[in-house]
Amino acid sequence: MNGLKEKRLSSSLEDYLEAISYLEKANRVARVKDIAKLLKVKMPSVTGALKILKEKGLVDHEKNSYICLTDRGLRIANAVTRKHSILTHFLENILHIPNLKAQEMACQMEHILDGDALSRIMRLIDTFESEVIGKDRLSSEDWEKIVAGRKDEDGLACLDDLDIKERLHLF
Amino acid sequence: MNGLKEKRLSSSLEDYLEAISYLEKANRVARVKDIAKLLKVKMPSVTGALKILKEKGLVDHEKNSYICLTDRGLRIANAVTRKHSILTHFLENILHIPNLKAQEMACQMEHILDGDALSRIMRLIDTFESEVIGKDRLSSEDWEKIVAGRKDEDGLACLDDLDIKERLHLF
DNA sequence: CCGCTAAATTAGGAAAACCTTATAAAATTA
DNA sequence: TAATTTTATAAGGTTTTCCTAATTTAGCGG
Repeated sequence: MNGLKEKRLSSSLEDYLEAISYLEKANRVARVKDIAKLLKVKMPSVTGALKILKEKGLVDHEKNSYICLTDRGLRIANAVTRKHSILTHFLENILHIPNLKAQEMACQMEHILDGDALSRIMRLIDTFESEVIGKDRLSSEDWEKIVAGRKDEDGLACLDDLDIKERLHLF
Repeated sequence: MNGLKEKRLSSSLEDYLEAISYLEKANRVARVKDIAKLLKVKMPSVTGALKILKEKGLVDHEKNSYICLTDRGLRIANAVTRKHSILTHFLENILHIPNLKAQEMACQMEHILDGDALSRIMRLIDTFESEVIGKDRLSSEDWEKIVAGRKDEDGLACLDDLDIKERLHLF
């Protein structure tokens, strides 16, 4: 009845846990104001979220005092952070998407992909890095050009989007 | 003032466009009831969404009549469908995530990643497929085992999650 | 042509996740 | 210690997206 054994946490609640965990590590303590600034939300929104997280047994929070993650809260926060890191690495260092956009996308994707999917992405990163780039096959620079979709000297697209339909059996 | 030049469509409105486009192709026409069944919502939700999409100039819809995408609506629907297809291919055929889960994840990710990111993923797929699997480097079967994280004969994890922290400079 | 069924709509409302405004409590400083 | 500033909470409102229940419309069989 109390939200203790709710299955899935909403994206925004996961974000709050992640932010608290980050602030605890960075600042020693997490305060409402800092969480609000980090998540670009107003303080009353933080207060509301903390109430729910407390009901679910994920944070300890006495009124007007510092905010602590419980063990369960920390475990969830770490899982989300792990996802975030792997996704950021994938988007920035493999797909070469610029940092800001990569961060935004990672922030959202981390709530969608489960632990297994992230492990798989990590193994893809590993394999791709060891088998494709930085070896004799393809230099980092070549890969960066390819993934960015730069045209070759003739102005012809190397691998363009125009032929997705056939390649992926679309429509 | 009228929603005509709103920048970003919400996820759910994109889903409605995608569903209408799909039904037009599959059934010749899209009806409220079928959209509702496809998206697993009730009919009044569809009616409400159609009103908004009509205001935005993305569908044509006379009361109690068939639903048509406008040119702009179709263009958006096609873009979303393209994202969906590429993501599904990536999740299923590269990461080897089982179909159902892959579909679910693709449905959500398609609203997060922009066209550029998807093009980059497509180029990654191409490069990975041509440089890594199906060539002399790694057989499809080997890759499938690796990405699934199966342990080797000694019971040792090949590429485990335990060392993410160092590898991605976490925490 | 008339009533019946299926499809669509309207009306009203609930939950999530924010917001603004205003108040209360704590900490700092004069 | 009193006054001021900072921090947190409470109360009430907005938006999005869905719901249920009730009503209206359209097409069909007798």
